[in-house]
Amino acid sequence: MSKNSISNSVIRRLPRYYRFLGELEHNGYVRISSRELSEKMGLTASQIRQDFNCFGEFGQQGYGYNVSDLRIEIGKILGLDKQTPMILLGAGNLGKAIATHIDFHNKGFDLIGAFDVNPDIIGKELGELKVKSIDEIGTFCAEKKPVAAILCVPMNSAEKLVNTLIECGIKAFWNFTHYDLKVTHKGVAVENVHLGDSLTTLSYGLNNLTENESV
Amino acid sequence: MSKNSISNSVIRRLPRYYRFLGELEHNGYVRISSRELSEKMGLTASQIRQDFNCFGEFGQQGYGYNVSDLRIEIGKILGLDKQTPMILLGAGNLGKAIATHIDFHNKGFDLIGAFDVNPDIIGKELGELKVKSIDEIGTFCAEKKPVAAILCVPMNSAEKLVNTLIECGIKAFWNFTHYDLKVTHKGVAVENVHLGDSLTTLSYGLNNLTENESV
DNA sequence: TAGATTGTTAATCGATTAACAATC
DNA sequence: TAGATTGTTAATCGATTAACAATC
Repeated sequence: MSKNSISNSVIRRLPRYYRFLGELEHNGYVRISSRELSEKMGLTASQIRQDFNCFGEFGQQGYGYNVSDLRIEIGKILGLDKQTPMILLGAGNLGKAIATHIDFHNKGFDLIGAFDVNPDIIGKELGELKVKSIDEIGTFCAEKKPVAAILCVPMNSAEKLVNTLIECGIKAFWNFTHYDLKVTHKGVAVENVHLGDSLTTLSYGLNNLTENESV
Repeated sequence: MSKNSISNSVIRRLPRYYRFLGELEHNGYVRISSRELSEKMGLTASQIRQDFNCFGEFGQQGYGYNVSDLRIEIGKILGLDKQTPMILLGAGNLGKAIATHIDFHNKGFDLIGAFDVNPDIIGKELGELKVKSIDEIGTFCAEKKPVAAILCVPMNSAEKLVNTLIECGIKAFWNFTHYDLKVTHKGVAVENVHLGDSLTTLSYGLNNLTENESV
């Protein structure tokens, strides 16, 4: 078991480490020191060493870190060494784009089904999948046992759907709805995306910028 | 001018406050205390009062906060009382979905143009817009003066494009590419979305969950 | 071996929470 | 007025940074 209670701040940095190490490996790096990595990523070397030491001793004094080994270790920590079956709920514009745009296999998931309520969408091709009616969700889950779900449905249908999915055995939600999915149900992982909040934050950044400049 | 140097932690909570206040108003709330809001949002009342007091005194002792007034004030802080002209770069699956899915007007922006390099996409309708060739970006910006840009292009074309756009007067980037857009250029606001990192974080959450349960 | 760089402890910094006087 | 709740200061907590002994 991994060391207990890793702080959220550390966890949020892990995917970025993984991404940078992948690029370094791609560019032929074999080893890297915490100082060099810190300069590339805009962090402190101290923070990087602290972060890694939450999970184990991956480096070697006087040498640094082996890029490939470290990347594999962080991948394991993130659970990227296996693929969890995942389904998409809501195959409209956004759902379709997510399904075709994301490289699921390299993020630890495998998209095995897509569902919608709209008869115009049901039956349409979505990559290698065919969109099913939401009515089939029960039998599908009983048979294929998906563990994760992407929510791209309207806000007002989200809450009820989540309860249904939890009953069907879903344990992880990637939530794109405006509904704030609380982690009330113990034993369920949630990642709220909230694209609207992200754009709103950009608005703040832009406005604060121009204010500062006009001073 | 707003009080100086608001911490990033506070800024990231503002869109969520704005969202919750909108829902409260929609549900007929006229006033709310920091305690009641804290319970609804899963924060402490202390934090809420501290956050608001970064920007001014919006409440009244013994009464609480007027929901509608507070929402308007936070909207102003976020720059949602005006609409900044924005363009989309890359009108593929993801770009198209973002453009049609987001309620730009309520997030402080106005989408006035969409661009792509793909001849199959150029000329296609995208909501009320027609996708233009990226070659037209210079003349378009000179004429329409967009200030913000959505990046939905492949990673390898992102860096060069950003430089072009900055020369064209773009001051805010909503970045969906895998390219880590650094805020090197002073006077430019950046919001990196990184959907891939988000899904990777969910993978961690899911795996840590199952580990804990099996103990 | 000498130089480099980690792993880890201690110091600092910042953010959250608690407390309470001010006041509606 | 009395009760409620803010605005704000002080206390606590957690995360980041600095320092350095261990060691490759």
